[in-house]
Amino acid sequence: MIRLYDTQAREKRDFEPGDPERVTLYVCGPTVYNRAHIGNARPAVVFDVLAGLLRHTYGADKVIYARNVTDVDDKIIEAARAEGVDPVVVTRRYEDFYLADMGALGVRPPDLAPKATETVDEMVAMIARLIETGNAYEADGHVLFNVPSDAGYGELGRRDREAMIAGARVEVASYKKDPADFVLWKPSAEGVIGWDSPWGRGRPGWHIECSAMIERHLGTTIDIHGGGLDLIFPHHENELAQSRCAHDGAPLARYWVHNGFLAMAGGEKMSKSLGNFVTVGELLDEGHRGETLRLALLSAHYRKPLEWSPQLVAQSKATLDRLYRSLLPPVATRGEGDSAEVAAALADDLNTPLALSRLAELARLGDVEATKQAGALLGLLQQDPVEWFQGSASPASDRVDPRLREEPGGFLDAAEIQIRIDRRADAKKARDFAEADRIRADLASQGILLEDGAQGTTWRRA
RNA sequence: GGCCCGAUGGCGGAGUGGUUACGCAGAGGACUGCAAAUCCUUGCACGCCGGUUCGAUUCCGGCUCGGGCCUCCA
Repeated sequence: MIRLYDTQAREKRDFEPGDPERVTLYVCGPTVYNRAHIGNARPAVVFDVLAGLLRHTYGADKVIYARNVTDVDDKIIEAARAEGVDPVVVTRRYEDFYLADMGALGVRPPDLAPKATETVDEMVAMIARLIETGNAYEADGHVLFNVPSDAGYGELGRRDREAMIAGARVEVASYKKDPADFVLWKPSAEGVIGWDSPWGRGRPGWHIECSAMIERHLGTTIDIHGGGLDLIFPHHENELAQSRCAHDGAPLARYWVHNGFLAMAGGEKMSKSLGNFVTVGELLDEGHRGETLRLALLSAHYRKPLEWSPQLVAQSKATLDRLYRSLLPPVATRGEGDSAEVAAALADDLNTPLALSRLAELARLGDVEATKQAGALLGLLQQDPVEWFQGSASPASDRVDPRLREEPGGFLDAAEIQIRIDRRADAKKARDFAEADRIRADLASQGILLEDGAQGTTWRRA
């Protein structure tokens, strides 16, 4: 039995899908106008683990995981104008980057990756329905959702209307009937991306996109809706209201799951607007493996804040070294473990720190099979251990400028390393330890660490 | 101002009404030409003040500090 903390209920609940033969998960994906920072990667990794757990529990072919791509948005329009290119140039580029970055973190592509621009017909239809049912109105070229017509509005974010109005920090547009009303459709000026609609040429508001994509691809009521904490209000609150009103009161999701934030050193939230972020691409280019970053992201419980730091990355690398070493022959088997313990930890509201603790225990026991199985549940330990220790940097290394590798102190190839090891072995045999140590130190300075074992000397990259 | 969340050892981070996390780093030992790796051993903890209780890090209240949302944001 999987248990999940449901934001709406404010407590952990037993997870019961509407149909165990068709378990549906929807997560708000990226708005593709720039590179993803490591904070953006947290939900991608967290929900990748959740999707994996669902597949493990209900069967790989019983789960449908959709993560949308928001490819029409004012930020995109701005970015495209700044570059003097069509928006699609911007969105395609950053969607590719996003998939590559997430792929490097071991995030499997979702089953569905719907695009907003391919779902405009459904959005228009949904908006028309909302107007018909009296939940939305046209004003000044815009279509607005009429918040007072939805009695349940505010339930997800736990805030009442008075508070919302009192706390409003933005001037209310004059054409709104109610200050809380939000845009479903807005007009597009000449030369700005837009679609024809009953309300003139325009483009959808942000919130309606997800509602329409969910309706089209997953249905009226999905099992789990996920995203970052900051989306609870207003994005998810608004999605919920629109869909509920468009679907005769049917709830949008049975469970709402939200991940906590990544903070930069100092504790402040990592965000694009504050400018205090580090991108996944930058971290990979620094030589960190995607798997290291993934482990770092999973080291804290998904709902807790996580402070990103070089120490966290270093710790994660050291932990992975240790785990991978347990898979490297010769394996000293001390006992048998059971990867089900790890699955059980994940089933308890995705308790990845506990799962990691149990994974470490399996590695300590030297149960290679159980360790690998448990690692698979977390999306870790799936590469060849020799490759982990001797492989060349990250899976994204093909994006690193190849000239860097020609630099002194860059990458020695395995054959060259072996020549040095043989030379050192000769020196050792001649009891010329000074020479042997010199060779070892020289390799170390190039990031190659030697280990003398019973079967001879092995090497690994630092 | 309103609403919400968090506070655990040097660091990361679970969990629990009374014994244990676990990982990283550190210390000692074994092993090694010396290292590294590995193995063994090991120290260090539950923000503050009250309350409930035989007993609280764990439950309740207050406080302090930190963070988030209320505006685009994972």
